Amino acid sequence: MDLFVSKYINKIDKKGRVSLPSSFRNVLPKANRNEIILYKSIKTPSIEGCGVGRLQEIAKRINNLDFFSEDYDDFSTSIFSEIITTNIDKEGRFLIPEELKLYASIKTEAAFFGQGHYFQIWEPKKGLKNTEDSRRRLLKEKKSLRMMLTQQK
Amino acid sequence: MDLFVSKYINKIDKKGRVSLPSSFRNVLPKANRNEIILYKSIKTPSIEGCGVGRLQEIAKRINNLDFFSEDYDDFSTSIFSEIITTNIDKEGRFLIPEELKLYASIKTEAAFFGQGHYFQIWEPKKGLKNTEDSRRRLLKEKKSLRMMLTQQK
DNA sequence: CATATACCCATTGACGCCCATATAATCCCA
DNA sequence: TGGGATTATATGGGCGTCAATGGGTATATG
Repeated sequence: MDLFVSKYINKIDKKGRVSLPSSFRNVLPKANRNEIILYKSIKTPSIEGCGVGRLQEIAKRINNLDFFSEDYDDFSTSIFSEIITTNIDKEGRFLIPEELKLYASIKTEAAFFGQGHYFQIWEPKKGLKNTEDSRRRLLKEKKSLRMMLTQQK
Repeated sequence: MDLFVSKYINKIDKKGRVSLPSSFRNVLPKANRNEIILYKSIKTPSIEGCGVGRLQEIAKRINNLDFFSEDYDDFSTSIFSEIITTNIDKEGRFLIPEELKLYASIKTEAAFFGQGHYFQIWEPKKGLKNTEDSRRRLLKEKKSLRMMLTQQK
């Protein structure tokens, strides 16, 4: 499996270390299995993460923008300076930078949610609530979608 | 990782020395790991820096501008004539020239912002505000930033 | 000779590496 | 197929190493 799936709740120890779920570690390419990137989620109070390979793609994409344009600087600043690389130790653990923990209100436990090509890290309660909310939104939309489809003009 | 990412705030000591963040040092080619170039950012009150190898890339970018445009001369002059090379000592520290410190209002602390193939040095408060402003500008076109981060291939 | 810069050494705290344990998952063979 | 044995995962803690920082001294450069 080469996708981040399922959810896990792991403890953060005194040193601030937390285990990246084993199944997530296996998604990382064997070459760079000991490093991940983390950044603030744009839409939610959570942290998003993935392997460093994605960083190369992002760099390439930004590099293709007009070097002297304002967008170039904005993207470059918002993405590169906000991304944090962190190392995974021999036991599969890593450190969540203080700034990111604050952003996500994470203290003693971290909830990992697979999102396919990336994953999210939440404060457990917030994460579970977010899952419920998402599901509720989906059901609501589905319902209205069905109405739209069956409704007679 | 061969890109400048993340941000760091380091102190400038009495002698004017400041540590180049360790992760930035590792981006520099092993051959010229003890030398960087610095120049005034064109669009912001900050200093930009990178390894000496990047000079070639900058030259190429400028060459791609219309040779007869005003921009060509302006960029060419403002960048090349202002470039300063600086040595990094055994402990990974270097001196920021007085003129550049003035330009960026840097006094006792320097904030390093990764920008991919180069980095910026800011007076901490100004730098953080700049990051916020950049993000705010981009969020108006919310989709683009999100796409940049999560898009596949 | 005076100032600036490079080199050397020291300190502190953070982080990586190593070892250890408990629980859970898997295996393997009778 | 049952049940002990092996392996893997999550977690805890000791300790050495490295990064950031401070300061003394030699050296250079005008």
